[in-house]
Amino acid sequence: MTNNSRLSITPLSPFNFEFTAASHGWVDLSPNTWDEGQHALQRIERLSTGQVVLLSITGADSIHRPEISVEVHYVGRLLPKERREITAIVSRMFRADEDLSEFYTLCKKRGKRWARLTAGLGRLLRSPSVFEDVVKTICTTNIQWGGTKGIINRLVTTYGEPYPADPAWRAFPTPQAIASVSFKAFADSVRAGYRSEYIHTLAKRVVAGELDLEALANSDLPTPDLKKQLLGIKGVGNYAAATLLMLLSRYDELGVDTVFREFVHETYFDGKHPADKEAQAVYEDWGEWKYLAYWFDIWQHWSGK
DNA sequence: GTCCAGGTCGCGC
DNA sequence: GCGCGACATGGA
Repeated sequence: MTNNSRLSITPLSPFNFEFTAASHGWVDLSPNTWDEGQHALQRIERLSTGQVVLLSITGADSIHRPEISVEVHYVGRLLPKERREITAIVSRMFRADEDLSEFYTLCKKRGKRWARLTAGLGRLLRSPSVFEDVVKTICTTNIQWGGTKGIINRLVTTYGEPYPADPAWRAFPTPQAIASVSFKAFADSVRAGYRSEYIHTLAKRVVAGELDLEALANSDLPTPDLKKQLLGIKGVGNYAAATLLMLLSRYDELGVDTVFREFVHETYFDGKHPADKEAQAVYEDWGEWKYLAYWFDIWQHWSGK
């Protein structure tokens, strides 16, 4: 028997809920799911009190008053501080407070296809915690997307806390849950290849207090210093660091990987393969907004929009 | 069976 | 600072 409670969040305008939900692959990674019928992003969340809830998140994109609605399903009661925590979680996931007006100004200057982004596109979905974003990012390196989904599924199924009303559904595992099992047991169950060690070590460092990942979310360090900290995480190299910087709202670094190289080569260099430096120069004009410019450049290319 | 994936590490120079 | 092989796992 579950109880329901509804929360409402007013994001900065302009805002586009469905586009943000589907802005990159994170919506497909457990415990996130997309309900096509309800147009809702759903996920199980373990709150810091230990309460495990089901969130069903929907949005209305009125230009004048956009709104994110969160239907919370839970067993027992929901404390006021738990409601506040959920509000903070969903705000972070959808970047409700992120001001992209500078980026939009640049888009308008470019005109044509870029101007379309100013209708609230540009927010890229992220996880409630930096820990979850780091683990997921590590699991996107040197692997195909299907492999990433498999690893994250096994991680959630094996170590996530069950939702009491339906124990088959689980939250993303806490660092504690991962750190408390032996490396061998962890590696055998998650089957993440050599990444298992990176994830297990990361969880142990977080639990030991050696690494305060969540502090990075509010850090005012310059991007190069923040990047250095990210590179200090085993399994995070240049590409993963740039992806994580994006997830920390720093867009001045491009994530150079095979997809980036291939896209820039095909789109901007006729025939010849540019060096990475030359390829990155394509987005130099975008300054602090390079990552978003690249991301929506390739998005428009893929989607034909 | 073989190759390699939205790379990264650790080494040697 | 740069080049290079090794790296687990599973899908193509």
